[in-house]
Amino acid sequence: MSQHSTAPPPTLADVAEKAGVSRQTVSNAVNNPDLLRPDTLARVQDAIAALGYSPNRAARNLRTRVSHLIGVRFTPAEEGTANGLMDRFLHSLVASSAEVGYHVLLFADSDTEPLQAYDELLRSTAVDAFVVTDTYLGAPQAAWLAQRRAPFVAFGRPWADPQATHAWVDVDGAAGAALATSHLVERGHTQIAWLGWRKDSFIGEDRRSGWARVMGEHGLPVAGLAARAENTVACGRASAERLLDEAAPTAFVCASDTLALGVLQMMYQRGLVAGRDLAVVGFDDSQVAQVVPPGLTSVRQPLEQVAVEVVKALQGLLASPPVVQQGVLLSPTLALRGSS
Amino acid sequence: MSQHSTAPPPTLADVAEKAGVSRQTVSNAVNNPDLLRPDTLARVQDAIAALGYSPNRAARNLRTRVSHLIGVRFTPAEEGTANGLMDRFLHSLVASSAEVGYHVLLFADSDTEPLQAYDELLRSTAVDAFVVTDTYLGAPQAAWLAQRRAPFVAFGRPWADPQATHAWVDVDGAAGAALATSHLVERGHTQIAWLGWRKDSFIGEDRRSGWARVMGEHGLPVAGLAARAENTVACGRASAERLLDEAAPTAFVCASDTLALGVLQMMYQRGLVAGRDLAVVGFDDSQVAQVVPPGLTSVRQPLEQVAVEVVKALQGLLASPPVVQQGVLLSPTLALRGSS
DNA sequence: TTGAAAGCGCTAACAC
DNA sequence: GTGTTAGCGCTTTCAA
Repeated sequence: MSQHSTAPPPTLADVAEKAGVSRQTVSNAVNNPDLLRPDTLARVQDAIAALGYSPNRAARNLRTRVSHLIGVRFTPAEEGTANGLMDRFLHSLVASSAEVGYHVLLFADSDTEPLQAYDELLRSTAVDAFVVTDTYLGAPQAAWLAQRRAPFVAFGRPWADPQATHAWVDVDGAAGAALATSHLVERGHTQIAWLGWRKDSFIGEDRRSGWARVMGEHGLPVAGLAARAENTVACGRASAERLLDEAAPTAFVCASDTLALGVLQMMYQRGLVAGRDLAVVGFDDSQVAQVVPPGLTSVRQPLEQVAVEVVKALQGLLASPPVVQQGVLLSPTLALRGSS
Repeated sequence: MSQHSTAPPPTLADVAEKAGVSRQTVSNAVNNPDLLRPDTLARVQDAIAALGYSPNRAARNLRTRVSHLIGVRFTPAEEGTANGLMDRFLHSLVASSAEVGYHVLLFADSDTEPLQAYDELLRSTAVDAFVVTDTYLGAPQAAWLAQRRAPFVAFGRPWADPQATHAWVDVDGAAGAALATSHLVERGHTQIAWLGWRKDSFIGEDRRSGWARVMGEHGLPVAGLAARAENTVACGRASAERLLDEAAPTAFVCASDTLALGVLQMMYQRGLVAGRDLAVVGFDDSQVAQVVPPGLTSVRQPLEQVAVEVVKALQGLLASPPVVQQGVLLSPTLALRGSS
């Protein structure tokens, strides 16, 4: 009960003494309970409970060469955008990995050399594996880690290198955009614009293809109805203005909630009302989509599932022998709100 | 260059052999470079660089009884609200703590016993300290950790127990609300409503006091101009409707961006325009505030500063002898946007 | 089924 | 300034 301020936590030896067994037996009680006779096991477990014993992580890590930590480079949501994926994903990841005895170690990358933080963590055996969340074009992490044969799972496909053999989990962006477009077609729209990202964004082009496919399937026009913009509200607004003036669409499908908010801002300026004068669908189901009046219909990524699959892949990677589970592609859903 | 898949990382002994010195000398080169002769130091550093040596964390932790990890219980932003503080704070914390050689370990609490995760981490010496972010009424973490004499710093004052002696960092909510109210007064408003939280929320009452004070200083009425609601958009909207109908304010100061969005939704329904028909100010400068048309003026917490102060306090706590830096109260700013 | 011995990689304490 | 010794708490042999 009354614990002194700096009393060191009990060790295996303390438990062993209290239970009247050897240290090894206590270790077995913790890691291989089946090996013990029931009565011995019970006695040891009582001692563990009485002392409040928990195995020292550092010692265990040193011995087993396993840290039970997975490293994640934490990139915060950009200010002024509607992007809040990381927050949701991280929570799911923390929860999923806790179930298999893992904790998440967060790190920032050094400004100078972006890969240095990964390297450092790896060489000091501080983490067992990484979860990589930036797989956009030009992000070097995945290739670099693969080359080092460091265990990692990517959230996002290896767009730039389809030959890559590492494990990844991703959400089908084309299917998401198709979902959004189909929804608008069902609502009776025929002039449906696409507001997407720059052409060199693989993710953006993937999502765009979903829009184009559904439009084609319904024999609807796409010429002049697509625009590309930087992923900022201001750029989204500018592009939306141009699209509206030049092609007079009645609905917008956007590659992100941020761009969709550009559309809403444009509409606000022109006195148009979302859901009445124009339909708008975003992508990512951010908090913004959920609360902005009158609610922004948005494609929702199943991040909880993503996290579960990531952890599953991680377990394979860390098993012996390692099992590289290749890509897993999950399907998004559509969160319907007032804007459509 | 070419590294075998499972080649174990180099150890102190490898470096020592390569540099032709003892292991202890390598250790000193890393931890107390001043003790070495310059030429020896250079030779050892060359060997370290050549081998790509990084001290094994587990071994170091075991020996020094320090993990260089700080534990944070990760609570994601609630869906359907505008709350995104955690994300921003966490990033700042990761960055600040990296500068002093610390990483952040994230954990979820077990559904059954909320304190169990803390206890486990503590007893296994997995973390050196905690950063606690829930200090609202009834949150038991701080008191529990204090009783265990576990090192921790709270983001948030010990509202329920002003006698508490632990280190904390907080943002002056009353000052924030005062800032918002003053701004509206300057804009010529005299009927300024307060939309806040339930009376048993210390934080809510603190913020409310800032509004009441400024109103009083200007001889403006407060009777009938204050409402309390749950922190949801729907409750905010309902309360805003009632306030508007009964007291006809021309401006709203809200205890959160979530409530402010309730006001915006109410206005949307009634065809009112923020910044023209009514002024609205939120609290927390969330992404939502930044992108919702026409921009929501909001009180911004200096989370980067908070993180810096938290880390400073943490360093004091972990120094020998420990130094408990008591409370630090920081001032928020006002992010001006179209809604006011 | 249980116990004894060895050692993971590192650093604190002391000797040289 | 540099080297030697010991041991942090644990788990993996191997023997009893």
